Amino acid sequence: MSFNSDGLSHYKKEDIMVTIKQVSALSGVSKSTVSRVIAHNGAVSKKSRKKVDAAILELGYRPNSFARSLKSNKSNIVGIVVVNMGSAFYAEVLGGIQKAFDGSDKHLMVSSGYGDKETEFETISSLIDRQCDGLLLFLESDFSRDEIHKLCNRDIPIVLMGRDGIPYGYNSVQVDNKTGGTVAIMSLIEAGRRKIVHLAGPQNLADARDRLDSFWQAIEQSDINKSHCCVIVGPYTEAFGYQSTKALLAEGVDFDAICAGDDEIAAGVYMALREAGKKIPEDIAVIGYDDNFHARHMYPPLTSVCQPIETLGLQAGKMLVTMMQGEQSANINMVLGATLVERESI
Amino acid sequence: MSFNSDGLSHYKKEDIMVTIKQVSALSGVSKSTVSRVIAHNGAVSKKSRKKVDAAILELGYRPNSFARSLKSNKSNIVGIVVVNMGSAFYAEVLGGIQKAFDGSDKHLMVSSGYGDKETEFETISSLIDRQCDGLLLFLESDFSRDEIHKLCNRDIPIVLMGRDGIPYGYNSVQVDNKTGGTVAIMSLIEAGRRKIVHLAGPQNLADARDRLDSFWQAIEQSDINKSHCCVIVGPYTEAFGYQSTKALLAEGVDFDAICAGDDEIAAGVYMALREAGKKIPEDIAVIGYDDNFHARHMYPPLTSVCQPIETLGLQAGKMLVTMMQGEQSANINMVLGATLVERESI
DNA sequence: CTGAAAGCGCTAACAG
DNA sequence: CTGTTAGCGCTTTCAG
Repeated sequence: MSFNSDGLSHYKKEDIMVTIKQVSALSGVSKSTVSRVIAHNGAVSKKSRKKVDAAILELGYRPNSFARSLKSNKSNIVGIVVVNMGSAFYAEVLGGIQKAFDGSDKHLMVSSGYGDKETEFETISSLIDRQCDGLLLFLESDFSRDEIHKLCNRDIPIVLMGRDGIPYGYNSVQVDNKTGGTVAIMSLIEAGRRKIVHLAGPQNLADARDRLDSFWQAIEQSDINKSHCCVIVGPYTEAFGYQSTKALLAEGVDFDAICAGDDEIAAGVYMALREAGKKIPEDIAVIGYDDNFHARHMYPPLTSVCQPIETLGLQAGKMLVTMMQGEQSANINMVLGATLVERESI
Repeated sequence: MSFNSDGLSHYKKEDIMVTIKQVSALSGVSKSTVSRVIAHNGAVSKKSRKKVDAAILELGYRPNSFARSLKSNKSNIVGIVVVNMGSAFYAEVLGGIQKAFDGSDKHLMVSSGYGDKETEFETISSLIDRQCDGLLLFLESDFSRDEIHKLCNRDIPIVLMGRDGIPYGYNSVQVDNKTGGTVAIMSLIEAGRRKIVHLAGPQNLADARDRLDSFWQAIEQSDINKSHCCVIVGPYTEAFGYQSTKALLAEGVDFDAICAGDDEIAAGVYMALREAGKKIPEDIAVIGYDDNFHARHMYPPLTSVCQPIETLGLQAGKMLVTMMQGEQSANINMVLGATLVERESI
């Protein structure tokens, strides 16, 4: 062991990695006995145990997880892929997931797939390479069962999470987008609005497509004149909400309600409406989607559709725990309902 | 290999784990040569390489990361501990961190310490057990240098992140809380407010303490009569903001500005003020902290102090990358300034 | 350029 | 109850 100039001990790997062998030597028993002690299995005499414990303490021994995993083929790692762990939405998902694993000895290895199929593919493979004991996937791309299966050449438990209604043939937890979308439009219709604009999210995203579907479906099942309604497609951003609303106003389009693809879009709508001197909901009713934190703090508070995001993560996590524990029973597809949170924008 | 009833192949571990040995057998070269091919080191004849590549492809071979790590003592895992990855704040931190590692072969192992010293300790240890190549820590507790050092019996690069001003003696990236707090109060004072209430965050948190310090300091350096100002301490929640403001109003306390500990508290303040018919900022000026997404969507838009959260994560990540690459040069303590985002609540 | 052999740290029969 | 032994899958000398 060498010491550097400031007197702090400066370790090199070889110096410090204390192994079972050293514990064995110091305690005067065999490696096997040490192993039995640390694994709490097999029978060990009190005397031996005591000696081993003392040696472990003295040396500060901690078992090497790689060696263990190499033998056992178990990593105690749960691999997680979300679209982007840096966003508030997926943070909530992760919050739910971690609740499911709190107190367990599993570690969470989290990656972002960025909604890019290649990246998602790459990420999943390397997670599998790491011998994850289970996988929790919130992907944007529509992976087919075969594709995932090909990736996954081991028999790893997988739970898919998602906002879309696609049954992957895997165990999954989803939030019900279709119904959520319907509920949103219906609340507008019930409030007597008849000229509704839908500011839809990007159509490469399944959830945005679903909501658009429900939009037209609800319109058709109502007494509304379809030609009085229209759809504009754009990104899930405040800017899109702002600009499209401004454009609508400038073009003199006649409408009495806006159904925003999400709360960010709705925030932009508010801005444009306020600038134009339009009153919410008197002149124009607005509804959002997601029930983000800011929805209730907008003025007037925004009516929105609440998705049980954290619950989604929690349930998916629990499902995976069950699968990892024992036999993978039935193929479960859990669907969580979205709920309307009525505030003052309608 | 057995097949189950639905015709899908049902793998067992033994069936599927393809090892270097099998590649060696199929390609007709030794394990060593295969190893050289996959590691791209050592000299291999074109012919051998070709055979090996073909075999790898055919078998779908992927090297076992544990066996590799066991040999190399390198995990390619970066361990991360934040207070709570389920919250929007830390999601942003993580977003920054992942940017720093995008495109590298490092994996991120993320855990939450929940601001609980024991949990944090536990989490860090198990991350170290996993032979992480580096550690990124955003802790709430005041770990001493010695404590972390004791934990870390290997010479692992560590970067500390934080909102407080404590120099840990480790490399770190922090946001400047003191100045941020001062900027907040100053803007109130400059706007002519003289009877200011500070709704401070929980005092077991260093950042809340720092901001409280700056509050009194700024007051003292101004011409304000200290006795016209007061402080209420509570959690970083909307409820706290709401209730304390209501209480203030009910008790008939005379004040013309509220400096909220964060934007959540400010949101509660808004509600109470609106209910009481008070106008913002005419009657009462309000300032928040964090510049959360909802700040600009409140009515009127909330003036707040913006912390470069994502940058914090990014810089910390970059710093760690540097440390992991080569010699750990100087001890760097990076401080990121907070900025005032002026809107209409003052 | 290639193969044989040793060993990373740990676990799990198998004899004692 | 305990020690010996044989690997887990990979890398890396060291001879050839």
